[in-house]
Amino acid sequence: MITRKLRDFSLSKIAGSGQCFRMQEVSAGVFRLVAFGRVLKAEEDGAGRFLFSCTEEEFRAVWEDYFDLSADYGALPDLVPEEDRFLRAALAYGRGMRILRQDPWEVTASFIISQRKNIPAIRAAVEALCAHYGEPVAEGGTVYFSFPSAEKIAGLDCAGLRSCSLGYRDKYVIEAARRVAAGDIRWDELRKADYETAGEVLRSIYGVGKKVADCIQLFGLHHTDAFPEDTWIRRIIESEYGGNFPRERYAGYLGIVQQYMFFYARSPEYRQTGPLNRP
DNA sequence: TGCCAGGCTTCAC
DNA sequence: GTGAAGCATGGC
Repeated sequence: MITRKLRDFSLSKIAGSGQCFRMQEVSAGVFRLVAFGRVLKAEEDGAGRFLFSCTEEEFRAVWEDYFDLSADYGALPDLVPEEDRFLRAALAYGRGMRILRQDPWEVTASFIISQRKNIPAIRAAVEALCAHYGEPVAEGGTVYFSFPSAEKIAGLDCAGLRSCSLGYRDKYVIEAARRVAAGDIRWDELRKADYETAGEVLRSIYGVGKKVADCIQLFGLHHTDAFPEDTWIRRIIESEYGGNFPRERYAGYLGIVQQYMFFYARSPEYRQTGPLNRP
């Protein structure tokens, strides 16, 4: 167990932001996540200090990067003009939310599964997939399961995934796994590639369109100019920006801004107040 | 019970 | 190139 004092870091907002599906609140203020074949428990002590169930060495090697701790999120609000009341409110509401640097294969499979599902259903499907085909990871007397490797999924057929509630997406996940396992999709190269090039490769995967490709770029490759447009974002752009969001203003941070928009749009607070930019 | 969900592929036109 | 239909399943 280690302790860290962190700024602009909120476990509950990260867990609830819809970018990852295996981080959950297991008891009041205590969060557990499984990533990279490891289990991490984390909690805040109420004074801006956080407890993590790992060694200093593991935290530096794995979780500092995962939580994107080297980035400064505090300056984001300075980019937003005063008249954009929606985005200012969104950044204030989501303060502490960060863009995770997740395993790109896990992001790919998870967001293929996400299409036309709500977040609780996505979580359930992803957990079922892990329980069936992940590797056991023992932690504190409990066994958890890693996210299954692409190689493992590549060897399955649709019948093998039937109990995971993937629906018609089962064939997409298998096909994506086969492309990855075959070395046809190379994450190290995509990470270095520019947004357009990486997007083209990702959209060549059966079952990956513009939106899922943008999610992979943002959450798996940390290409922060990717701007996933789902039903929520489209609705917000329509209601708050008259159908025209000023993307150019946020070059380099578009995806981060998008994630705050998404998080705030879904919040009970916003749903109560309604549109802020247009009367 | 009916509608909707972090969309995509396929097939007309 | 554009637009509509069809898609499996679960949450609310």
